[in-house]
Amino acid sequence: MARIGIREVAALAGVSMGTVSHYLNHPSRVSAEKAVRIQAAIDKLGFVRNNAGRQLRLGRSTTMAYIVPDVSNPFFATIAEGVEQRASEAGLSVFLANSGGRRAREDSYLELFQEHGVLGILVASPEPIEDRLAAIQKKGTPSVLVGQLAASPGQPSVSIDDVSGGYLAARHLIDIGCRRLAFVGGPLSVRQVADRLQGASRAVRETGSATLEIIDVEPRVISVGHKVGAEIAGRPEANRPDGVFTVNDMLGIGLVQTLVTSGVRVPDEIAVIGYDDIEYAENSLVPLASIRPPHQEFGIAAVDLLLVMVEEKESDLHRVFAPELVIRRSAER
Amino acid sequence: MARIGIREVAALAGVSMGTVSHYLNHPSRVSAEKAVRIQAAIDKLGFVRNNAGRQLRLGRSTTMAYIVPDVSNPFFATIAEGVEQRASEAGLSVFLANSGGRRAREDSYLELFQEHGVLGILVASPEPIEDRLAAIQKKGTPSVLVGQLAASPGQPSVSIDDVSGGYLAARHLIDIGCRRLAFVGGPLSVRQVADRLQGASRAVRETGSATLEIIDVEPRVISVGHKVGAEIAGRPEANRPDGVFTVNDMLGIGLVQTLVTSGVRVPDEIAVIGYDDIEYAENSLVPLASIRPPHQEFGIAAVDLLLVMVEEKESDLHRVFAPELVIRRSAER
DNA sequence: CTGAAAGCGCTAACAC
DNA sequence: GTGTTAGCGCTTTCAG
Repeated sequence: MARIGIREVAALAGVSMGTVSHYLNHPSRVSAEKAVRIQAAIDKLGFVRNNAGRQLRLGRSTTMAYIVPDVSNPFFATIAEGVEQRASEAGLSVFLANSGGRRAREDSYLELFQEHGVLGILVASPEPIEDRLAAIQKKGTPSVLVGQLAASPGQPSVSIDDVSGGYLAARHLIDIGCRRLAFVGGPLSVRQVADRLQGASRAVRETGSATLEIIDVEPRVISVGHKVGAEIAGRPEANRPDGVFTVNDMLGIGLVQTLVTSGVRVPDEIAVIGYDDIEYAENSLVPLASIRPPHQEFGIAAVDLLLVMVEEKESDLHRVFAPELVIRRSAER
Repeated sequence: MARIGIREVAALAGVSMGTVSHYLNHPSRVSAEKAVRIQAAIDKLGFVRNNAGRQLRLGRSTTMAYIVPDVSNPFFATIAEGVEQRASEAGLSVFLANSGGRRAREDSYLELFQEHGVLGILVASPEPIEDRLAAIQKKGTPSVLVGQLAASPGQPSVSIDDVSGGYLAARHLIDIGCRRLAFVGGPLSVRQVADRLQGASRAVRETGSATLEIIDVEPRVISVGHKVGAEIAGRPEANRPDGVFTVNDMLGIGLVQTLVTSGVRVPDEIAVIGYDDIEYAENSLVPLASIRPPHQEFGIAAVDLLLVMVEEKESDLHRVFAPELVIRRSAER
């Protein structure tokens, strides 16, 4: 099949290439009669505008990229919703890329998107990445770091105040009467984990009469929650915590399952609260209380920040969101 | 910042544009000495190759697209793994797009990717889409339908044999001694649901002595599983099924949770088997037996089919995969 | 309102 | 091994 271009359309419609282009980009400037003829030719020939030519000529693109470590993680997926919504409002398209958390793949996508001349890149990464983003920035492609507060000057970011999230969780446990708290999750070398613990710790300190036990486990998955649950259920009652804050919902879900099936009453004997408010939290055996980050707004803010950068060339904005406490049966008394 | 092009690099390295291009595309044909000078210039200037120019000149792209209804669905996400792996082996990049199952978004991505001149498009969609793919095909962009067997001639697809999956599930329940089976899930207008039921039905028919009750519910989420569980647990024992096949794992997880907390023993009184083998199945209260589609190979096959189409222009290949039975405690006796 | 023509950045064919 | 050059398809002045 011969590739159909604007030239062929023009020929069939009996107008010049310029007029076809006008019709495509400024329809109002073309007479109704020719517009009809042009559209007919487009349909007849199955013309599709060639973006390479267009972009080459224009020198800019209306596409942005969002690189995530794991698309199937509901956390990133829900942010993506916000990103796409806001982008589409701004007349932009979003290319998603899945880095699998692997640095090499991350780099290759970063390179790819630069070559494609995207307007900008949103990046969520478990890897240290700010150096690379700075380099890319210098070459003309702006980026926004998603999910962690950027440290380098000139690097915008949207993030969540995990200290405050940890505080909220522990504070709530204390408010409903818990005094022997436990924090489940690790490793503390992960910033988010450390921050959540720090917040929880502050709430405990404020209270004075409460204690905080740290159960440092990883990875943060359901099956580890099961193990921790079995361990706690196996203790003499006096040694058990009466309120547990798990650093994410997976751990919380596993923990609650094992506690309940071991005959420990949740929340009466042990109250549990998770973090992230994933879909399964709401639907677990005992609906799991959790800390909810504002996913959608998060994505929206990321796009907005990117647009600001594009307009103003330089910027160093950070948006830090406050998470929200979601009370459910696992932490109600 | 003045845009850096191949021209600037050439000037700084003291060679011609052609040599720089050669260095970029056929490094072996450039003398070592100049190669060094060119690379130095590239680094110094922060040169990034402009894909628009390249693609315009070459007339082809090394990018493909994968459009899914919901990236966060582990089913599609795992397929994406396979897609990316195979694509990268073939020297291709993958752009992911999230249609949200909305037809308008689907169309706009379809259009976008055509304009970008991608090599081809992989599409998973809950919507009828073959007509649109045929139109796109005619305009020069091949596609592979992912997740359902294509009906139109000339439209390749990769799909799962859901009839056989349903058969496997019911057959297993019968094999471990169940005789009063129930199928949970709907609506039957969804092809996958209907196929799974059909397979289950065949297994029951083959047996003669078994019965199959249909509990037609939707949506297929955990909370609906809870409801069904409560309903079943509330029946007089004689009226309860002794083996349940849920059309997906979410329903199965919810069902098992409620049965167990209502005092019904799983699998002794009621065995349960789900479908899809999502991560949570393995880690639910009672590990859930399930039917596992071969996600990874699925993605690999999709890319391979696309590559065949690109080479041979026309094709009408279909790959239908057999799912696999994963036995876990919820269906062991 | 329409047409003619220049040129975006790059690659490959060709000449040296 | 290296340089020169002709477009790839499109948009946008600029003239008419």
